Amino acid sequence: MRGRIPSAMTDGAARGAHDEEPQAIPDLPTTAWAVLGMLSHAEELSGYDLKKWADWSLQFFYWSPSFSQIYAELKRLEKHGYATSRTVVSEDGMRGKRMYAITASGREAAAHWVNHSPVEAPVLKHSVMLRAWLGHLAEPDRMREILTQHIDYAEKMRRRAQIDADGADTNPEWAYPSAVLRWCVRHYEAEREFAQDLLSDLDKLARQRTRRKSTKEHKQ
Amino acid sequence: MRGRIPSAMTDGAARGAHDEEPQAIPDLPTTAWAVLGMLSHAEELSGYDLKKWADWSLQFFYWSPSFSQIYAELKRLEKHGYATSRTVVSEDGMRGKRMYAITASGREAAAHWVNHSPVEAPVLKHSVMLRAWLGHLAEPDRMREILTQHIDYAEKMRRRAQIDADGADTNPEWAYPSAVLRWCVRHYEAEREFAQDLLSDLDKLARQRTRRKSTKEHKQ
DNA sequence: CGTTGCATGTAAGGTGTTACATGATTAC
DNA sequence: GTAATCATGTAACACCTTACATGCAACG
Repeated sequence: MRGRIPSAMTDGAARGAHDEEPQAIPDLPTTAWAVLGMLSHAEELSGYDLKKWADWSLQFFYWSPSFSQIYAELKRLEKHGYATSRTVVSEDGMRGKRMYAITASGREAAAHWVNHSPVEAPVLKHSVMLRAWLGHLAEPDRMREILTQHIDYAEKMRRRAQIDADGADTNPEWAYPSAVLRWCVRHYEAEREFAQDLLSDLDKLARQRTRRKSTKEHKQ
Repeated sequence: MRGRIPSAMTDGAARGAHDEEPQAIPDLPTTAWAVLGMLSHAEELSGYDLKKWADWSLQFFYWSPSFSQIYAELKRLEKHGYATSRTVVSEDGMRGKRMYAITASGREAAAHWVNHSPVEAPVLKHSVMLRAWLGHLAEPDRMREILTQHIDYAEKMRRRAQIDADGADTNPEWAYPSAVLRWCVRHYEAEREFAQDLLSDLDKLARQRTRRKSTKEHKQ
């Protein structure tokens, strides 16, 4: 374990000292706030750590940025004085690793974003539903396969979220993340259920079409 | 079945003429296929029409591209021979308007995309949940307000989807879109419900914190 | 006679991805 | 010894948005 560098020490000087209103909080992309938010939940993290963590938490309700994006955002956050970094060198060799920590002004900015920035509408890009919407162009078997795979995906996500939710909810410090994780569990559960019902709707539809077709052939 | 129209007719010049496998279907961004998909559901539409329609259908499960994006995609689709356009001039004046229609090869390409392109994982960018995940930084009242507004949003979307679902489901031609719309109705219903439950979770949490704080004060 | 809707597009710029480059460490 | 994981970054490019420019038509 690591000896708790005073990150607050460095960033007091950054702003105008006795300024009452910090005001000029730039509107960074939501991704930047997401990364800063992850930092606000931890002591110190590397870019690599952040990516891994994003993959198993953020991922469920907000997408996980790529490595390069995370490194870029970290640079930007540091430029704004919202994060500090220090290079950690292992005792033997000279392999370096950059650990980031949120600063006091970063915490303030993140809080400001949460409390005062306009809330963007949730973005849903559901390519499975898009394909279902174009069902008239699809081969029924393929459509069924797509939906079946989506059901598996939703179930996998639900299970992962469930594991994380179970792991987190003992510690009261994680109350908010774990409440959100429970939301995620239910979300993916619903996702699975709705996809299952859509699947049987489409099966019914296919049967009707087959019946109608065979009736027609009969008439002929 | 399959009248197997030589879509080659229109785009034969582009390809190697007597190529058996249509093969070279370029992987356009999903937005392009979404636009082409809308065209596949209609006779003829202008860019403006497409935007309006995207706002009340695609919007529910896939985001609605901006006007400029739609116009750009239409140009691209036409370049690939997937859509044709004609200029419509009103009899009196010379105000022009460009109407687009899907071609046979466009229909084929769209079908190919639905049936054979790898299905991207659904993208969810839920800024409300992100804020809740950062609840430790938020003012409780503001957090409550954000969730309440989200509940209203979800309810508004549910209602809109419901209206469209009711309108569509008579015509058997719209079976797939209307099945997806029913999915949307349930999705937004669940979204509202989960947000309501999260709201009361957080309220409970806040009450616990207040209690603990006052206990502490009592001890002092 | 001004606002809203119809209608199309360009230009600039931000957001974010993939592919690539590099190299050490750990595990089998 | 070679594969996977840790670890960081650059460069090129695709995607998509906003702001702007333009102009007619209809409604009040």
